[in-house]
Amino acid sequence: MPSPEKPSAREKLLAAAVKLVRAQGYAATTVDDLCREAGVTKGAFFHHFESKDALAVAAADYWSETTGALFASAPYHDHADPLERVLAYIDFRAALIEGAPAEFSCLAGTMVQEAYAASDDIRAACEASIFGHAATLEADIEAARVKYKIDGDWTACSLALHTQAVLQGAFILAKAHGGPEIAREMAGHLKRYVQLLFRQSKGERK
Amino acid sequence: MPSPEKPSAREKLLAAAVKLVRAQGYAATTVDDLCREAGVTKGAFFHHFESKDALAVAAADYWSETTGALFASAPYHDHADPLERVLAYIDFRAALIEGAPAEFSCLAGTMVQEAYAASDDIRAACEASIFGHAATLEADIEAARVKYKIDGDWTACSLALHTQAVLQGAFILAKAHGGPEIAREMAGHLKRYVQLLFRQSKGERK
DNA sequence: ATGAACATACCAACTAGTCGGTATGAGTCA
DNA sequence: TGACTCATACCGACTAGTTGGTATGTTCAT
Repeated sequence: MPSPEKPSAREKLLAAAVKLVRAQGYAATTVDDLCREAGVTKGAFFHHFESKDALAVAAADYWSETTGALFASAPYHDHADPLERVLAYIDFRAALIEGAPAEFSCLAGTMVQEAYAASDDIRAACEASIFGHAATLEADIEAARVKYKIDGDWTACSLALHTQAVLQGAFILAKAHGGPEIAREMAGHLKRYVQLLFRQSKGERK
Repeated sequence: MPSPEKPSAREKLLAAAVKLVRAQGYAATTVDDLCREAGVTKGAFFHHFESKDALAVAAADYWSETTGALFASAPYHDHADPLERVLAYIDFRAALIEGAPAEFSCLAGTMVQEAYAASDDIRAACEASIFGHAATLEADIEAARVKYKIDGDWTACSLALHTQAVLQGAFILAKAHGGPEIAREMAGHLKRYVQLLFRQSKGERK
């Protein structure tokens, strides 16, 4: 049920959850915080969500949908060559890294670190978000691997996951350091790695 | 003032903090949890630490010291060649990734994500831990860069930080997925990246 | 009128932090 | 030696405020 005009309390709460959890973390964000940010009352909160944890699961799914739409319509798909698409994806990710960490970091990565031990539902929703996004890269990586006859001891799946690991780690360094510059540098290393992987014209072993 | 014989309440609390925060996160770990785990009372807690946040800062410093000692005495330093030392460091890190995420993940990386916005003291302590550890790699990376006359558009500092980003991101994926295998794969990509960086204009390494 | 979408008042449990008190040992001096 | 002081380390009942969650409405479109 997509929102036609004015956002429902449910959608406002999901948007508030994304904003506040990215900025403060999950445990530090209270139900009252979320209601205040969304401009709804506690009654509305518990009308739409069984518990705070249930909102977290819904927020992770909402995050998957909104970021999925963002990346699906992003221009990096336009390149004819699959390797170019992968490299353009990394450039696109690097370009998104701007401003405060709360504005460019990943909700799923932030939330799973706090909640993986306490709630398997939240863990699974975050896993689906991260791994699902990685899966959207896999076809291009595999196509490039075949096209350029690269034969390393790595798989498209594992490289796709590696891109996400580098970005998640970059977000942590950015939070620790207080700015986005370091995270962009890490994206630069990631791009260089992919370029180097595809520079070998013949199959090479470890 | 290092304790010679039996651990003081202060040290027991620091060890408890490392254990519980790695397993549950910072906000989800209560002062009572910490006291129970350490086997001390609340009076002892607030005798040694001004606040929960002050313990977090002390725990980050404690983490820097203990991990610093672990890595300082690790065998990867024994290699004569600087590049070998860097590659052996990555192998060493990969070998540490075993069991549950709480056993191999990084306290500083976990804590900074929750606390960077709320407490600049905690943020700075975690930054010092992560960036300080990265700095211990810089000399070897730079020595290898000079020895093998590598002239890419990257610095030893930035590559050292990249290793930490990959590992931090690997921990997140491991938490999301529920096991260490993925994290070890990410370490494999990191090693391959370093090998590829140093393969240009120089004979191959194993 | 009926059910979905809210609002308001409320609560029991929990939270970080406090505070008066005790235990112990080191130093001092007659 | 032993009485006296002092400081540090520790104890645990207590509190003021916060937390997620509930009970009981009201509003409004169908």
